[in-house]
Amino acid sequence: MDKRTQKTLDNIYEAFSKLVNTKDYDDITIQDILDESGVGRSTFYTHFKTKDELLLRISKTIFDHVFSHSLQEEKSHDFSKDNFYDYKHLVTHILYHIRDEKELISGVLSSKGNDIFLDEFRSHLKKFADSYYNNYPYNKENVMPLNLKKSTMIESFITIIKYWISDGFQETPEKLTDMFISLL
Amino acid sequence: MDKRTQKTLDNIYEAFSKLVNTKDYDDITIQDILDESGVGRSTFYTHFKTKDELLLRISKTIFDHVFSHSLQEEKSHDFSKDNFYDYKHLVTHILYHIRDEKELISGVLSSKGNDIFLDEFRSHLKKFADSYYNNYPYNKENVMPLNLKKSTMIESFITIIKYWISDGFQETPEKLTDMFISLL
DNA sequence: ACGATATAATACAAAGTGTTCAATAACTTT
DNA sequence: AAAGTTATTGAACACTTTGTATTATATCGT
Repeated sequence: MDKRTQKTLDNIYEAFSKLVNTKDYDDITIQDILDESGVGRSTFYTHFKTKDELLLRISKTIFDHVFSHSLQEEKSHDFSKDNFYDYKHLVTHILYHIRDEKELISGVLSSKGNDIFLDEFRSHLKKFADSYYNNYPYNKENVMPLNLKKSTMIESFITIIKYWISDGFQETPEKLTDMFISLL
Repeated sequence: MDKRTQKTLDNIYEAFSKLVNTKDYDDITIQDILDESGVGRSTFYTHFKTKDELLLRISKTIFDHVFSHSLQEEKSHDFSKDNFYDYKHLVTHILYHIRDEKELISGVLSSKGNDIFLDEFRSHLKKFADSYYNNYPYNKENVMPLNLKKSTMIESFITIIKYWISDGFQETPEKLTDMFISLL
């Protein structure tokens, strides 16, 4: 990639990260991003069609990192033979990655109008939910449909992350994992 | 209230309800609402400062209705003496009210940019969470903080409602209640 | 050093926002 | 039913933001 392009994108990402910690995503204008980043208007539009596209690209970048290790494990392991411990380990690993990106993630998750970010988060978490509930065969007599079980699992994880943020990341990833596991 | 004002507000609410079933809340402009409702621009601004204020007022109206019965029960009953059955009954009652308002609620909840609506929903649900966990004394050895327990309960309820919406309200309120109770 | 490419700066049309004001219509009260 | 009050309309306006286009300049890769 051209050094100039790389620099431009870095400036935009950094400006967005700063801005999202000072105001809601909804209230951030493209003009704000241009002013904060020092990037020209026409340059911004050569890279992104809309502000939403910017958030989507940032979200993908973040979660590709956060879930990178888990993707490797998914390929190298066969979950159907593994035990509960592997899931604990994976969750903890993800939490460490989330903490690495805490400035951006806490900014976006504390902000209104973050559906794009959350949907990207959910789509990554869905892989786990699928793996978990498909490998631990579902009791037919349970009142909850499988899809709802998975959704509840995903939303609970997100709820725990939001708690972590509101707590200022005081708890350890291991402790968070225990909380999450206790819900399953 | 002046009949003209009542008519204006009705027209605006109805227009909003239609619009939110055709596009995301974010994408609805005040101009759209004016066109759809036939209300003049200056009239709209005498009643609402912003589009967000409109959504907030609509949200409060809806949830005051949905939770109206539960508020009466809260006053007439002392939950600390009541048993589990009362909670089941209350949840079912709320679900019936939600189904009454399904057009607006499913429109908003399927839409992006609905944080205002969801926050109003959460604040009503929080009363239940408080009542439930305060009356069934919390086990000190549990790994989850009380606040997180309550948040998880609230988000799970919302997740179930969203499932209900995606399902086209096919399940009965009683069945939904059973699902919710099974999570507690 | 040279050609290719990314950026900056500026201008511009289009759409939406929020305010103001005078004329008109509808309501409430007596 | 008439008079006085209040709400709505419609138009005009300044302002902000968005998205596009164009030209000149600066930086990159080879």
